[in-house]
Amino acid sequence: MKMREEKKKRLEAKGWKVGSAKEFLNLSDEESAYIELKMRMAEGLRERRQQHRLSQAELARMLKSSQSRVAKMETGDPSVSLDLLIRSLLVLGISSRDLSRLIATSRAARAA
Amino acid sequence: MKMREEKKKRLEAKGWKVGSAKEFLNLSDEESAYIELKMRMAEGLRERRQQHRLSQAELARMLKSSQSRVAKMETGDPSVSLDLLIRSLLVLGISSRDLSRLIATSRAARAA
DNA sequence: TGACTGTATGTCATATCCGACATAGGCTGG
DNA sequence: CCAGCCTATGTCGGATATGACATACAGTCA
Repeated sequence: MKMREEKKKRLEAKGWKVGSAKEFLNLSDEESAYIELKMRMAEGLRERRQQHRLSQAELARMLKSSQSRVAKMETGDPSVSLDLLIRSLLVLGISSRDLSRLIATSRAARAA
Repeated sequence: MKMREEKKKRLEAKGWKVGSAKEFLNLSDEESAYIELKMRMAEGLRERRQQHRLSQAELARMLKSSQSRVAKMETGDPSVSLDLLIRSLLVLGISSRDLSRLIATSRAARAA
């Protein structure tokens, strides 16, 4: 079944340490960059939602989406696109400046 | 037909002057931010392709896509997602740094 | 304990996006 | 002129993402 594969990749992605992408996985440069980017957006979305003191269900209403999809967004589920993540961040009022910062910033730096 | 609407919105988007989005169109903040973002990526993609001296057809081969889709990407056609634009930029080897710059930078600044 | 709240995960029908193809128009060098 | 590129636009069948729903699980409060 397809789910297995996707889940595996996602979970592996979550466990990454900075810069370790290519070493552990058989991903191409673009693919690993894409996944890292997505994970950053996912984390950024959760942080922003929490700053706004919203539950996933509340944010879902704002997005005209559902709680389950918000959960998937924040966990970096393979079924969600960068497109949706970015649109969601925009609905939460992120500025171009903050969005670009989110993209540029390494996971390590943001965790600190 | 649907094409009319999409085309109209896209063409209007193309004609924007900096900061004039909301004034001319009946778009929400998120929607206009999304479209502007997409147009920046579209322009960025074309610039990068040209810097690499590639035709749309050549780039399409690299992306395992088609010339027509590349053309649509670069013209900001509504049928292309931010997702595809970003993946394409990644294939062209854009760094997180440059990607974030692309997102942060205003159209006016980039034109200069 | 059990009601309640918030989050995660799986599934599905449908909406949207994608690659591919056809075709048109522009431009350049014969 | 026209042959050979390059880019733009429309269409379509198939692929993928989406919202919605069901359900599970953890934590909290009384």
